[in-house]
Amino acid sequence: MPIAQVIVDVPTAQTNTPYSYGISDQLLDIIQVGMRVLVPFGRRQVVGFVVELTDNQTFSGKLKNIIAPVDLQPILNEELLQLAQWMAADTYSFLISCLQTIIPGGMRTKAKKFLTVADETVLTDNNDIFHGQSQIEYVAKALDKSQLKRISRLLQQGLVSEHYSLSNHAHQLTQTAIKAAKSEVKLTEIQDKLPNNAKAQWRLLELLKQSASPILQTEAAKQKITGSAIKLAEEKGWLTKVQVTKNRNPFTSAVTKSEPLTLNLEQANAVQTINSSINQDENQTFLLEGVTGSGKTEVYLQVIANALQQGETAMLLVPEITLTPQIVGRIRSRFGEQVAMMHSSMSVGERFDEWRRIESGSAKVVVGVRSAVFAPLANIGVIIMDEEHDSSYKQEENPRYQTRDVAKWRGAYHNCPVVLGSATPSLETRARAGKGVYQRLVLAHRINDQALPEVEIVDMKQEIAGGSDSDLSASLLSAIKTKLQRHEQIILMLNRRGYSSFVLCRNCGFVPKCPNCDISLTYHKDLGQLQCHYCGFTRPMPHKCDQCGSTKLRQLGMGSQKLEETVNRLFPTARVLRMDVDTTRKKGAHERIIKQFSEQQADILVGTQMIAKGLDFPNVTLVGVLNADTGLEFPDFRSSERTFELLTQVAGRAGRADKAGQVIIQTFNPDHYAILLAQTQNYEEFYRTEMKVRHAGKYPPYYFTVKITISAENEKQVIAQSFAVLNQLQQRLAPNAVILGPTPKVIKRINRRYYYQIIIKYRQEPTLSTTLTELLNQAQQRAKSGIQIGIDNEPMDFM
DNA sequence: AGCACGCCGACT
DNA sequence: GTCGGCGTGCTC
Repeated sequence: MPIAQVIVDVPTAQTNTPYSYGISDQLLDIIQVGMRVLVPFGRRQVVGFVVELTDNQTFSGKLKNIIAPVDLQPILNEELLQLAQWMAADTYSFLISCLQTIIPGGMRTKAKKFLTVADETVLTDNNDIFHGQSQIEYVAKALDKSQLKRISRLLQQGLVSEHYSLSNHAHQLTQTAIKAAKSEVKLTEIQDKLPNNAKAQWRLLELLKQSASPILQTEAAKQKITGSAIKLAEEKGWLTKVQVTKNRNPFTSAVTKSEPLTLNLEQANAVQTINSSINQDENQTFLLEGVTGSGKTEVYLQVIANALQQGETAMLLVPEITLTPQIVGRIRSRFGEQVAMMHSSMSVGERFDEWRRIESGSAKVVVGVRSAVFAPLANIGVIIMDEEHDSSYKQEENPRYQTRDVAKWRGAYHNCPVVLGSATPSLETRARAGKGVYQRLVLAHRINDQALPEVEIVDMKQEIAGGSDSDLSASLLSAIKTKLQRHEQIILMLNRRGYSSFVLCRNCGFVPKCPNCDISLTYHKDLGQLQCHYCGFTRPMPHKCDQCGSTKLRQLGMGSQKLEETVNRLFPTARVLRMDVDTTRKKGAHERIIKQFSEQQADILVGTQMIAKGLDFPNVTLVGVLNADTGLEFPDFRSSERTFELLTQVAGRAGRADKAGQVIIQTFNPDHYAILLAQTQNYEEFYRTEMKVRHAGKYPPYYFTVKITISAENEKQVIAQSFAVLNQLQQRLAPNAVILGPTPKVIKRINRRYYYQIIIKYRQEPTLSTTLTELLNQAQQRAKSGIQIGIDNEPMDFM
């Protein structure tokens, strides 16, 4: 008698292990490993994942039976189940959180509890609970104590009953279609007997005779056959309605087929090396290091083509904001319908359909962002990560996985190469390539040997000393003017990481702050509001200072909105487009702005980081960076790396075609190595310099790091608990491990909670993982007194 | 995470 | 005495 081992959807330490369930005779040949099932759990019903079917009983108590399957087919295969296990250990997360992360967002489902009223009188007496409805979803959090008490009494009295049902999740898109219910001969007979005025009926019967397969109702409508005619025919038994499944098509535009381009020597060498690794099923990791414009994408495409030729599949991962129609169009024009796309701006339904196309094997190439690394591809021939250094590859919530590590795990599972591509590789990756752990492939030349753009650094300290109080330096202003005259395009970028416009009282120096968080409010002119970017708190822009009542409130800092205004004022005839979080919030807005700009409907594109990456506008000949160094001031060991990356990338946006490019970088730190080396696009020199800094500071890649975050509403409690954690670590870890903190986070208070952190730096620490797992298990006890503990293995920042 | 059980104080 | 507060422990 088989027993199902089930991981239930209850993310706690005590339930982080399989629970055994019996399988009734009816379900015996249905339940499979990798399926989700609905199971009784205590008094409740919950969803769980079947991770094993076994004949030997390990649980000594009496088994309960699985209630019903949630999936008809396994949603996770053996590989992805194993991946979840590894990920749980690697990220110090519960297995259930990893399983839920691996399945596509739209398919996640929970067992929800519903209350059904048996006696109508209950409704009038408890209108605050049932709101006149005979069935409601039971959400304990939304009910107060007296309501809960009343419900439990009603349940006891049998006036109300409870039942569980699954929350809605994405399903196949179905459309209503009609199908003839009678033979063609029969239909002709009916047609002959029709009265002369029944034109629609006649057309409908004609249509049914023509087509053996179901006809979509929308198609019928095109033939002027209305729903009422169909309804009548259905009643008379001439036709039946059927539901047909339809795949949504996330690709908006048709594409023309493209052919492989001719490669230069370096590209050809890279393709050949990777291909031979694919053909020999070698699990080798490559670093494809290529300056902007060196043709990395063509290398990817040809390598993918080779994998397909070998009868294998391929995965191309790209950062969030790079997944533009531009790159997708290029892939699709080469591989057509075989490409499946996974992107967060797609609807739940679209993503579900793409997932199904991958799972069924009809899509062989997956292009997507972070979460696409979990795509259910079988027989993978190559995994490519473009812009491997990009920070969007690290998930900043539980489970805090690094896509690169997942990609490498899958590469090992499938015995296939993993290609990490970048113009500015992360130091971790570059260092491994240096040690020979990864194989380094270099594309040092730009295609057609285009010159790199000329980069000018403007010292803003001197500008200000020279009497200017503008955000735009004299040299940037004159460059803009020249380019506008020549009808060439301009990109102005604001490095706005943690930097935006806020309000200051010029009389007393008061700055409006968020009541829930330890941070200044940001001014949004279009809404006339002050907003907190951490908790979403908003308040109207005050007319008077809260503290002294003065009306001398001044907007400080540089937001992209303000920059757009300034540019409009200085260049009234220029057409300006703005791209930032505010203007791209709506679905498709991002693509629309890019399209407008590439069709030259605007002269100047103003925006934040998001304009730095992956975009290719041939007519752009000037790129201005307004404040190159705001990132440098962060108390974070990666701030130089981030600044260098960003500047190198924006600089690469200028002058890609026949026109020479010009880049102007404004900064208050003109001597900083990150800025000077970005000027010459000298990654290798930056790498050597930064490695010395990392070595001296005992930072990655010389040391491994873990960040532990402790938070609670009461600050004293947080401090006490932080020291308790510190104590525990000091007792368990080797003395040569470096433990920093506890220190308050840079933004100490967010959403009424205080945050403290401890950083562990180590080179070898065999007891670390058990110590941290222990900490995770204790987190349960601490949570009871409102203390939350989070563990981030290899964090992206120390902030 | 829920949800029940169980052990104390203050009330019809 | 009982109702209802919350601390404790379990869920196959």
